[in-house]
Amino acid sequence: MLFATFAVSICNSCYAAHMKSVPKPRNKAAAKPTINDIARLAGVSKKTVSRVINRSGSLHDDTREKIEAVIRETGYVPNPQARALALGRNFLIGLVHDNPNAQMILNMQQGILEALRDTDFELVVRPVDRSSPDMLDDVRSFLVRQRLYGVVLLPPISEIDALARLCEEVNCKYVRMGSSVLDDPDHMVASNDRDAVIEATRHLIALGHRRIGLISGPHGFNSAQVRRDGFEFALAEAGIKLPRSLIADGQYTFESGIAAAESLFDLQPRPTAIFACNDEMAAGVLFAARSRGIAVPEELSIIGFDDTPIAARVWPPLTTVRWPIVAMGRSAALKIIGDATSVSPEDQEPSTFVSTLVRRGSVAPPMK
Amino acid sequence: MLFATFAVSICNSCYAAHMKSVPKPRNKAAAKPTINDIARLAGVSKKTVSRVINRSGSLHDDTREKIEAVIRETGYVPNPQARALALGRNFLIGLVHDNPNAQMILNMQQGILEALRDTDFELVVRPVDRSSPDMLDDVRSFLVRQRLYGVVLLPPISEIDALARLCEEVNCKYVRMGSSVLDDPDHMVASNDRDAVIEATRHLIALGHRRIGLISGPHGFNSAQVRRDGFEFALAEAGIKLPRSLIADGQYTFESGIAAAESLFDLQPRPTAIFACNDEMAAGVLFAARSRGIAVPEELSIIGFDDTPIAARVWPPLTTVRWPIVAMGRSAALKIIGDATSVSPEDQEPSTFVSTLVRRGSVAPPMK
DNA sequence: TTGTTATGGGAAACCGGTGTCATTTGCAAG
DNA sequence: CTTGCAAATGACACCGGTTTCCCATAACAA
Repeated sequence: MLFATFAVSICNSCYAAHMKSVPKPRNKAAAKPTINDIARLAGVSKKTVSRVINRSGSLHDDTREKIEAVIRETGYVPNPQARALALGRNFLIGLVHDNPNAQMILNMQQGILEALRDTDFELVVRPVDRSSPDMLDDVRSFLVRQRLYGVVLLPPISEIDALARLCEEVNCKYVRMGSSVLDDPDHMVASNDRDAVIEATRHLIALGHRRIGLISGPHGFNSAQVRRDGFEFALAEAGIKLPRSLIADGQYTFESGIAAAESLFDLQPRPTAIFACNDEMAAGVLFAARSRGIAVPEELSIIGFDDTPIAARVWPPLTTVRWPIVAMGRSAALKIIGDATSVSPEDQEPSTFVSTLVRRGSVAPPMK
Repeated sequence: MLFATFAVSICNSCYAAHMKSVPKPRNKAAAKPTINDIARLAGVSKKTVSRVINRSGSLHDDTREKIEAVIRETGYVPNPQARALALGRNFLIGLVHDNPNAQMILNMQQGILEALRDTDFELVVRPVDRSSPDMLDDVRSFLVRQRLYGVVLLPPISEIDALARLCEEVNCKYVRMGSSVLDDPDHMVASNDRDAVIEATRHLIALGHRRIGLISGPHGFNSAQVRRDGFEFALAEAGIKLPRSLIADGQYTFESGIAAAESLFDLQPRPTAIFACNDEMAAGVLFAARSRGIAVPEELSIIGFDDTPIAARVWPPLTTVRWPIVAMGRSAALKIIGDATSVSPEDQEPSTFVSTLVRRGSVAPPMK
């Protein structure tokens, strides 16, 4: 019975892992040089080698050069596990995400990995279940166990303040990605979604659209709120009143986009344009329009958000808002490892990125 | 000068990382119990505690229970870094991939993570550049440095034998994902692409199609070869001869799908159906057809491969072949950690998975 | 010349586990 | 009541780094 609960923290996998582990012979050829080898070869103590590696303390140039030479010749590389143990902190960056857009996760990974390239850091991915009551504990044990150097929190869970507090608590650096700017640039990388939505909405209005439907994101998502605000602002600004019926709830999924579109299509008169809060839903709108025989963009204009690959692959390609996710991921990673790298310390990574409207074929003036 | 070359192996990030590292106070509250604490509290030696944790050696029931009780009370969790150091092997699984389909990578991650859930293993992702001459060295240093427990190799790089040899050499478990079955079930997880392609092609033939175009994958990709073989086999089987002009080269990208489709559209007479070796290209075909005003499926049937999300989101939704990627990822991970977990040892993970034809709206009988 | 600092560098403990091997204990057979 | 053998446990070195502390030497000031 113990192990029922036990299994979570000290998993079964480890028992046998050890039992059938590698044979004694440390490795025939592989035998990598250790710091002791370097010390012996250079005729110094390992502490001195350590000083060279860490650029700490002060050493004589001759000594340093000699040690560096030996290191170069032997191809010595310090053992990350040993350093992690001694330092009490691993050189791992975690990517914690809930269930957002697949493409977004991947772009984010790409950005982070670009920043981590040629450093000693590695990226560890960790999906979690925001609906689970154990979510916080999951993340905590993840951070604490692995002694992560830092984590990047993706939306929507990045909006959970308790997570940020958790990171502080366990002394783990963190960066939250999001669409609203918290007043905490050290721990936040955001895009100006609101402005972008306003621009997109103005674009529709300028073309002559007046009955514009909105498919919102799920309640509780900051990004959903921000995008909706921008939309409503742009309409109010143009003096267009927005009946409640023109706002349909979406869940950021393709299917919810279809459902929301159906409900908007049933209105009399039908909206001439629909702004969907992400591309998945916009694709759903397009899909629903096709199946009803509604011509896009002639009878219906559609704008999405995110500029995921799908936006450019459907017909007509979707006008959408591009979110510079890769760059944001890179920036997030640099914020975390920034003080650990030699990159210009004063050259602060930007915290806010500009989303831009990408005009494609899904938007046209309304028929009259 | 030294550090110009040096930076790659011993990165700058570490120097400062240490210099500005955590203050001495090990952590105020966080102070996690160590194995020594447990040993002291339980009144035994740490070796005995280790035995409990690893289920190794033989212990008295009383002793075990007592130690387990202490562990439970204190919430003790062994330090993975220390274990990694002592064991000479980390509890990390690497995912090495080149530049395949984004959705595929993510599905694979999902499958692997499902298998890793509730184990001590973590997933580390590592994109590489197959075109770089340093690719092998990159991977080697990745494996060796992190002392990875195992790696999953995704196609297309999974087809590189040198990579497999490298893994053997550095004593790292590995599993290759692919579409052809190597005679090495311990290190291979594959799907029966050929059969699936044959089924798909027969489907088209059965509907009456005779002029069927093929958009192949890039040369050198095993999966591309296998799929093409299946296609040609099915045609030959039906006694349909395949002029070279009906085969267009693709690169597994949306854009290459468009280009290939254009070349097929220029043929006289035009093919009545096109089989694209992946969904990205199939989406490209659909896109190209739309822009030419060719009706799908009335004037042109399209079949894709992979069943990525895009297949279901375009209009008409694409008939395609579903590849059970998530299940394959899970299986791959279990192959790696299998002997380290307590899961039924004899219950071998399957090495071959069945791809199935998913019928959607992009296929219809040819017009006559 | 001597006293005083800097400065380079080493010895040893430590991080938190694991392996080896020796020792103690428990229990049955002689 | 030994002897014998296996099970149960502990002592200790070790994994490969880092840190603390301390010493030796050289440079500088008096």
